[in-house]
Amino acid sequence: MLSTLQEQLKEVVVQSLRESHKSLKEFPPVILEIPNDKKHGEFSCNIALQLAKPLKQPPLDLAAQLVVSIQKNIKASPINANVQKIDVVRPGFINFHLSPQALYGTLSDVLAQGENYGRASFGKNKKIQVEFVSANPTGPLSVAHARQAAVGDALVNILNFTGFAAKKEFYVNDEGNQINILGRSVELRAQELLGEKVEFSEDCYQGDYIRDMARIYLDQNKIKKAADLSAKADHIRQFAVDYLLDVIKKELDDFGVHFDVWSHQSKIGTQGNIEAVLDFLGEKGFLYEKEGALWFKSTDFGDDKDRVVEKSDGNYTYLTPDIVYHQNKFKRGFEKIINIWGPDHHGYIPRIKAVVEALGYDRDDVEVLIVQLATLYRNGQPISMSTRRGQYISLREVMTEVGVDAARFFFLMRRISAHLDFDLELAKKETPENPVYYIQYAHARIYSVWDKAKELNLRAKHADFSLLNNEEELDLLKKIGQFSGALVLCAEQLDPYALVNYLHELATIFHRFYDKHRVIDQDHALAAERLALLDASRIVFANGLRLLGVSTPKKM
RNA sequence: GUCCCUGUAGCUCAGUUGGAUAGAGCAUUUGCCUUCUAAGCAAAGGGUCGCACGUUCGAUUCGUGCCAGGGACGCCA
Repeated sequence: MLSTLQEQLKEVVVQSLRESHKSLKEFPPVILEIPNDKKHGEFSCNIALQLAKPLKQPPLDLAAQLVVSIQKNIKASPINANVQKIDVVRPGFINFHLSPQALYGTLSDVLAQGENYGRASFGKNKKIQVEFVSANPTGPLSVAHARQAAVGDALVNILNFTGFAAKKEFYVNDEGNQINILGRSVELRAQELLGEKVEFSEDCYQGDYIRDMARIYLDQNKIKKAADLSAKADHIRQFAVDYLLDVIKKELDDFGVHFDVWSHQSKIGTQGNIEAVLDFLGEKGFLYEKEGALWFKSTDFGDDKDRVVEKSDGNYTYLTPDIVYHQNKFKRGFEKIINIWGPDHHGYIPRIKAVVEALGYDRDDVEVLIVQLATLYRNGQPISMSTRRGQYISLREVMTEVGVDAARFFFLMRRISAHLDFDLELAKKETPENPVYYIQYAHARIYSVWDKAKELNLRAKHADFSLLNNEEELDLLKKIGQFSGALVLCAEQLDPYALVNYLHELATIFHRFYDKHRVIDQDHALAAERLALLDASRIVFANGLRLLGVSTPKKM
């Protein structure tokens, strides 16, 4: 693998540095980066530029001295065959050019590892909980939830592939004000259906699905008269929550997002648990009473104002059960908590960090990722959304209109901190404007060649690839070798979008190779090696797209 | 007013955590299918990296201050 070779080369540089500059007790970190221009080789090191000032020597001279020592050390090491040449270039870069042998090694690795190719131990089995979507069960999922779902799902997939032990969790807010309003909305619609004149206030949920639920409720319970609805409020509310939760689960399921754990506020934020955690905070002196309410001194932990936990009317605020929930997360043994929220919750971050610290945990062990909104466009016109008025595009609509693959891909295309413009018409197009197809097409092309090869009884080799030596083949091999690095970058950034970019670049390099060279060649020895290259490409496309939750069609 | 996100080609965006001549796609112009999928490839044009200072060998990247767009700031959830 290229990343291990990168590590080994780095060790050699460090060792050479120690030998050639014994006087130097400390030196800046040695970094081997991948240059953006391939004429600068596979890896580039800037250490000479960094040392120029402390050593008061021109960087070019320093680099030249260092290279002598590096070359000597490489000759004596097992990686000698993998390094073709080492250059010293203008300001003072040391560039490493790998030999084709180094790249053939990755090809054998990919073929041997198959669907496990790209796995890394980077995460060291750290237990991570990723909570995302967590929409109130008060209506179908919106497009905002859809992006969070796509991001959370892909992120956890990547984290697990790079060596973390990550779990997907959905927190169901099945209690509180919004849920009461939901119950009331359904109840009013039910009365209406039974011929009553009702005042349906602005606060109530306006969507048609409320009326549908009311109808189903009446049917299920065989209620014919408005009078029979009296004293049914709790029953109706529970029905509505259960019903909508099923809708949400089905939507997510169809979207390919499957949660490991569904937590319910009604089970975790019980009266007993809330009292216990408030007692705990009270004993620590983090609570006080003012104006008939109970306040949490979150300003002690960096928040800009204190927060009410128990209102003067005796009810708890939204924060209070959330305190219990976050304690619960840590009690379950997670070493890191990741919450994926919408931008409307960003003001909530200092509060929850304060909570975590007050509970005695490390505030840095909770990380909040704010996924910016996706603005939907149709023919260039933005579509505005409001849950309350029931005017919004749902996840369901996006899914049925553009398909799961395009939807998931589009939601992941931009880094999560950036606003996303999502044009439904563009995502629907089966043209080169649409980047999903560009990548899937590469995958499908491979299968097409594969079928042809089978007819001719040609098979891929598994070792010894000395015939792969033109520019396009070596570029493709190089890119394949960078797969694991791209995944680790995603894990570090806690954002899957770098994988999307990687796959797009891989597709570009693949298409270029495909266009210029024929795989099924008169020369069967060459064909066997190129088939191996194709198989390795297929594996990387498949592994990458699988992590993103995008399908890998064999025919298009 | 405080805080968060964003500002790179006509449009949508990359830029691998400070590197070398700032890159793709779309749109425009022009080539490439009797041979494995043209949903593809190749080429051309297109730039004050919002503005100004600062940090240093080097800044699109880091810091400060402005400018512009979007969003958040409840005893709502």
